Amino acid sequence: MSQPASRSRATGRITLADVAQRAGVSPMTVSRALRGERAVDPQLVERVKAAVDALGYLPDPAARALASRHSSHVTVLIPLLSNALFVDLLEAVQRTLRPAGYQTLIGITHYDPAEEEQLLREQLLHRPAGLLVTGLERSDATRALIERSGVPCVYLMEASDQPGLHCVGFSQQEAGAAMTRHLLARGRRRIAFAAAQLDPRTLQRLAGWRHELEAVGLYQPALEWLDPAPSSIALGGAMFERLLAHDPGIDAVFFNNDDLAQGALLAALRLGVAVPGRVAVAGFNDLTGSDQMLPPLTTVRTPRAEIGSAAAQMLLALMTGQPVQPSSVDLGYELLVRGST
Amino acid sequence: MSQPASRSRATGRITLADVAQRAGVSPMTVSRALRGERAVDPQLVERVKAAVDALGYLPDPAARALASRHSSHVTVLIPLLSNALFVDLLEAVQRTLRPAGYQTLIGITHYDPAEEEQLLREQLLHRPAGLLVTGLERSDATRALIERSGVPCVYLMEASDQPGLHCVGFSQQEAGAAMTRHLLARGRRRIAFAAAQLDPRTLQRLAGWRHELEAVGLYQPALEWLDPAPSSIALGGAMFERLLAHDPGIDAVFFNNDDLAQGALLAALRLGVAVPGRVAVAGFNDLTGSDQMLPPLTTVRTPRAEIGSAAAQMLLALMTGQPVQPSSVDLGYELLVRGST
DNA sequence: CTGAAAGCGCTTACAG
DNA sequence: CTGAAAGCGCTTACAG
Repeated sequence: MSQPASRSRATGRITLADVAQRAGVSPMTVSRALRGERAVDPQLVERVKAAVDALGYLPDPAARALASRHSSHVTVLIPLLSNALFVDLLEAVQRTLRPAGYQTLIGITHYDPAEEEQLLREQLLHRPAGLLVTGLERSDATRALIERSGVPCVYLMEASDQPGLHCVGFSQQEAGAAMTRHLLARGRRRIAFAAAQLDPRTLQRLAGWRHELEAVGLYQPALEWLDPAPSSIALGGAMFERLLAHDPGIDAVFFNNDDLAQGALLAALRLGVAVPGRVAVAGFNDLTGSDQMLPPLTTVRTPRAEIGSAAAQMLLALMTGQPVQPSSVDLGYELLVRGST
Repeated sequence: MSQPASRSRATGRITLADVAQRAGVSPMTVSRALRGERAVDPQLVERVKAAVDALGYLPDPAARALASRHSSHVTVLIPLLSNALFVDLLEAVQRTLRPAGYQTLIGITHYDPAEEEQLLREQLLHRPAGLLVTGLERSDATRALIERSGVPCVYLMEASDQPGLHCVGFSQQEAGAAMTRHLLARGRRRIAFAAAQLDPRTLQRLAGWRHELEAVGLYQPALEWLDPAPSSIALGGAMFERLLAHDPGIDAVFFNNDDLAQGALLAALRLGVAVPGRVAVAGFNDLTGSDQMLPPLTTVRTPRAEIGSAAAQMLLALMTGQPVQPSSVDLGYELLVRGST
């Protein structure tokens, strides 16, 4: 009645050996036929495939990882999921990596270097086949961890000419400068920069804005409105109200992210502040809904989906040992001038 | 000069055996001391820990998975990341699971049963320690896959009294009915239901709405505005405009998701339609920004973060073989009456 | 409470 | 082009 107690750990799983037996070849031949490695007699490949289908064989990733020293996981480290920017990026990454047989593991750093380091340590244990990380700024320990691991890595969102570094992004500073030039061209003279989160890329955009204002002698420290709190629609509204109350002469506000700008536009409606009549409002990222606002929001379209695909493709090449032409790819940005400026 | 060619695959990695040697115990004792399994002499545990620290030993998840027959991965299957609902859910899940030593693997189904099945097949190969899946509706094949896998599974977002099923959520139909009752109580007589995506939970809310309207004799098929396209702010605006043009008698619209309702509110401003004067607008989920709209949006707060934590905790219990008290947990919802109704 | 043996299911590194 | 041997780094299942 009861099963005979077996000393071995029979798992019932169909293994390479089962396939080999059925196909009448050695396990090694099955292994090679399945991975398309080396030349295997086409006839044997056929027999192996038939056996695989007949038995419903599925390779065991853990055994594979243990024997080959790397998994089929790609770890993606992003700051947040609550900014749609990163959701778009991720979708594109997964769409590229999954068909190639790689699983995407998402680590959320919350913009915290210590958390990034901790996540990376954990992930490296799993021997990822590749790494995708956001931005170029991180702790020395994290940097060293990545280098010593030897795991191929592509950096997202920024461009860099640092040799040996693979990255896909665009110049955040340039984009910040471009929007500022647009506001200046529209005749704005007192242009505030309002930002939350204050992550590295925000500060790069800030630098771009400052550079342009300084160039025309319009920069003033009091025009910087920086709040380390997380970015949100509500915060944007509050900042807008505060900033106009404090400095009624402001005739344009460049918000560092569209959610802030959307909140400002809603607050303007509530407060009866004419946009762009009295004050122009600009955003960044072209998030969903920005084109629906009243007035529609002028912003910068950032190519996050394109960054995701391009970075994933670059990583794919790196992981398979193919040459990667330009190690840094600048995908640019697009100024979207709508009604709010 | 050159390294002697080794026949073995020396990887340089520090292993259990290294720790054992240093601590002067057997590898088994190290293994047990590290996992806290069985009783190990406290003194030995100390020595093992010291050796681990001295050597910087880190266990290999692949070897562990191969030997123990399950990984430390938990697979979470969700429809989308572009609805903030699921982002909140995920954050809560990760916050609970990571400290317990589990990695979260995210699979995006795009509301497609075939894609869910495919994702699950792939994931099951990796022998997840647990499964978290969205909703109760899926293909028979997927259902069978989950059952046969023997992997502990908790279902998210819906409540159910189906025995043996572990789920954490709330009654979507009840929530849909509650909002409808609110609109009726406000004196609305011609209440449209506008939805996109048309996933199972949307249809449950639709059923709740219909049930309430039928109960008071106000149901009409023409009040159902169903669009299978993805939900978005822009779509909400378009639906609102279309629906009022088609049926000017409508005095309330219950949108199935806040993004649609936000779009409607923006469209109302654009078109000069008084809300709630001429038409009341209600949403669902209380997404970010809804409280900032003009007027602020009446909606239903759904406890997705709470669902995420509770489900993760339930799964943790299931994975460690602890008893799980109620197998289904209903976390309810909250009607948030704001200015738009 | 501790350990020696065997095995998890693959791939590497040789040899032929 | 194919295969026998060894090993990846752990844990299971026994035995003591």
